[in-house]
Amino acid sequence: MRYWLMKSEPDVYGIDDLARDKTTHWNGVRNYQARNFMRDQMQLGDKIFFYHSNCEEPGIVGIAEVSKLAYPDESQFDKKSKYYDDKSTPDNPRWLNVDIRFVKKIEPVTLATMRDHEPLASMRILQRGNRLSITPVDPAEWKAVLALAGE
DNA sequence: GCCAACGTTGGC
DNA sequence: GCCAACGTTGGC
Repeated sequence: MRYWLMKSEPDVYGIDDLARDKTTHWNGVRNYQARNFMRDQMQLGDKIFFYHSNCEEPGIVGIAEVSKLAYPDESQFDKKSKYYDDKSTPDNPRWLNVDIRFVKKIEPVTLATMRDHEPLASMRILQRGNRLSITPVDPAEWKAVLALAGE
């Protein structure tokens, strides 16, 4: 089992939306590296840090898990969607998504807190210029963040 | 709203 | 295949 961090803008889809929906399609990923993580590495039950980005207080606010393996992202075929991709066909879909299931909210661990915490110095999310919306988290980092959240 | 960092596109 | 131009991300 692996650990991941997935970013979402709370104004678009936040942890409270997931808490309400219980499960959601993680669609709209249009970056090959992030897609490949879903396609090649994500397993059922993998644990996910749900991260709020582009907001007042960026940080990890909850936990989810992979509840369905990668499959074609329907929004790439929807001409009305902002995620529509005219180079993608149902026979040869370019973009995939997984489903994730809500596990719990946690006491937020803010980006500032993580930056101040030496054991997390190597986290992908903290690296300069990191923009990937899905990044692997190693087990030591996972435990360290949970400890900061009082879990 | 600014802007650094990065990914993608497309002309050559 | 190079690389300039452009668009996007996301912290501040």
